[in-house]
Amino acid sequence: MLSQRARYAIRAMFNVAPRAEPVSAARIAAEEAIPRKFLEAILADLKKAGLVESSRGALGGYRLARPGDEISFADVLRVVDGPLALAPCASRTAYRQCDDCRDVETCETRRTLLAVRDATAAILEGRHFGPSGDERPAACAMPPQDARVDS
Amino acid sequence: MLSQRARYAIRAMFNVAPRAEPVSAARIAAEEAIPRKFLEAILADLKKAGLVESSRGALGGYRLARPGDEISFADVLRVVDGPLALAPCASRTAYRQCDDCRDVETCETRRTLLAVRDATAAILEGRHFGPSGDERPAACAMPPQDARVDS
DNA sequence: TGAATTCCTATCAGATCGGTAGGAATTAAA
DNA sequence: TTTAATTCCTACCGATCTGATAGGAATTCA
Repeated sequence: MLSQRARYAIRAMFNVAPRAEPVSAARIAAEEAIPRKFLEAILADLKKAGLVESSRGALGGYRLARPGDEISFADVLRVVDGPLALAPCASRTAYRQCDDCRDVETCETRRTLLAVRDATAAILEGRHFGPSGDERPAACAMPPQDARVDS
Repeated sequence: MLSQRARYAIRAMFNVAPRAEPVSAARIAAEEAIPRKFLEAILADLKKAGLVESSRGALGGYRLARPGDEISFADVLRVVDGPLALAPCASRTAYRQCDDCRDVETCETRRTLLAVRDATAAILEGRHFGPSGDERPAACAMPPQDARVDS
């Protein structure tokens, strides 16, 4: 599950993306119904990660640090929620071996989690805040199956 | 991220799966290095969900409620960690509309999260507790790209 | 100078997570 | 019929995470 922070972050990015002028946290907060102080904290993280830039003082605010179509959902989610992978041993940079791992190379569970990570990353890296909207989600998405009962 | 519960649950299922006779929680706990009382709680959930059966008393223990190749990772993970989807609005049965959703049908964020859910579900539903081991992970997995920096 | 803004630090209540504790109920074997 | 092994039930607990809130210092522009 995405955290509330993550959902706010995505919404905020969509708010900032199309603008020519910097926009204040207060304004984003009002337009997106996000608690202002909470949003400030999120924007601080996005700034530290180099996704947005800020200017202080009157007329200050936030803008994208680079074109929207060069910033993906994956970029944002990693900043606020951390690695996409379902387990440290299935992460490609935040990799950490399981304490009790018998054999990293042949672990079938890990292999499965890596497949999930790669599929997830591929989709999330294909979705941008671009001015040009975006391509359809997914090379990788399956058509919903009727009998699929789940979540 | 998977919870510790989820990782324990998967390991426990792999321990139970190949056995002819019921196996006790104490034994699984010892073999898999899982705190016994904690494992008991997890097995109770798996039982309630109909994935394992139990018998009490001496010689009691747990066994699969149906053949291992009819129980998927997805089944187990949903029991212990809840829906696979990254957001309630992207879940196919635990669906819940976002409070502030402008238009469910056209929400591009939701569309993306649905794609992620479907890809994830497809992989996790394709991995079973065998006896026949299992098919390779993923129709859907992408080959790891060298320059991919992430997690 | 005044108003609008980012930025910094601190705090907090509630939920979740990972685990522990003790014992009642049940069952098979000795 | 006792004994040992087991599931099952209820309760608890500390640490961490989550989703905020509070107050104000520093900066910038009109």
